[in-house]
Amino acid sequence: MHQPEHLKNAGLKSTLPRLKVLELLENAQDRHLTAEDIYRKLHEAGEEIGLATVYRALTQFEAAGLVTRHNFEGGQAVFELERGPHHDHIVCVHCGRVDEFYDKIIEERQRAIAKKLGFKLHEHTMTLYGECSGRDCPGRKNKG
Amino acid sequence: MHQPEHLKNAGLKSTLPRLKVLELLENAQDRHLTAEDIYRKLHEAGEEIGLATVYRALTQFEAAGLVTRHNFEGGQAVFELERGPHHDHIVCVHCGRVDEFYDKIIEERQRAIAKKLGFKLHEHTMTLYGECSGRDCPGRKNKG
DNA sequence: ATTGCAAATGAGAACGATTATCATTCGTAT
DNA sequence: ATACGAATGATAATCGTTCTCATTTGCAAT
Repeated sequence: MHQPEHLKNAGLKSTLPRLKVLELLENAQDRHLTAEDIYRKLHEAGEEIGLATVYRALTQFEAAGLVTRHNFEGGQAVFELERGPHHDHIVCVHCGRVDEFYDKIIEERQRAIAKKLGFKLHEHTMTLYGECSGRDCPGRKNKG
Repeated sequence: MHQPEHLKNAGLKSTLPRLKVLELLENAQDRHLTAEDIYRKLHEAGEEIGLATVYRALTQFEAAGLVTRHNFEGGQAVFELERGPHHDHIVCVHCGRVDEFYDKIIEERQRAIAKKLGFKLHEHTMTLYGECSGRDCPGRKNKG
């Protein structure tokens, strides 16, 4: 149980709702969750927590660098626990499955482009959209 | 004046509001406009048009491939007339200025990554965020 | 352990962007 | 010129998210 220190180190008071959200992010199979996903899962687990509190916690975690917010297509932001090095995403347009990748060459090119255009690069978003080949993806042509 | 054919070719009925929106997209200095930008500019020009109609027109233009919708940070989607080859964007976090770029190497890498991960690539979004060096950018350190 | 106070919480109102509803008007094929 | 279905505009509704404010909590100092 080392989560309270995570929050303390991030300059956040260690409260029960925040610990619950953090714990869920750490243990959920799906690494990419909306605020409502988190709210729903916690309620299913019998935890009392308000939706506004979930949003507040996520916003603070983001500011503290514990969590990253992604604005994929489709309205709702998804949140992901920051576990290690930067990566980008590829999303299936049929089933919503999210894979992650990192490409050193692209990162280098991005830095070079920003420099050439006179920008001091802060960050970037890159998301690829396509059809995945998952066996249970509804977009899969049933050809075996 | 060739806009009516543009609409016809896209399978859309040629109506006055749609022509106004299309004309504005073609002639505005800023290539990246929100729906409200368009609504406001048309009203300033004395045109009667409803905000809902602007949204409808833009959504149809997008479906027809005439326009691209970008979900940059900050809530409002921005729309851009499709004028030619694909490109990506770099946005100033201070003044909101948008520059465009295209990088063949990145595009190749994206295709290779999607293939390796078993995705049939449809499209992608890539947006860099940073500080621009514009003389009138409020983020500019006044060092000269 | 108890107290006190600022910070955090929860319920619901408020908000901004976008979409849906529906009576009226327009575009166009006849 | 006519008629019909599609498009429009005003406004209500919706959705995701943030704000408000009365109550509760974490925690530092006793």
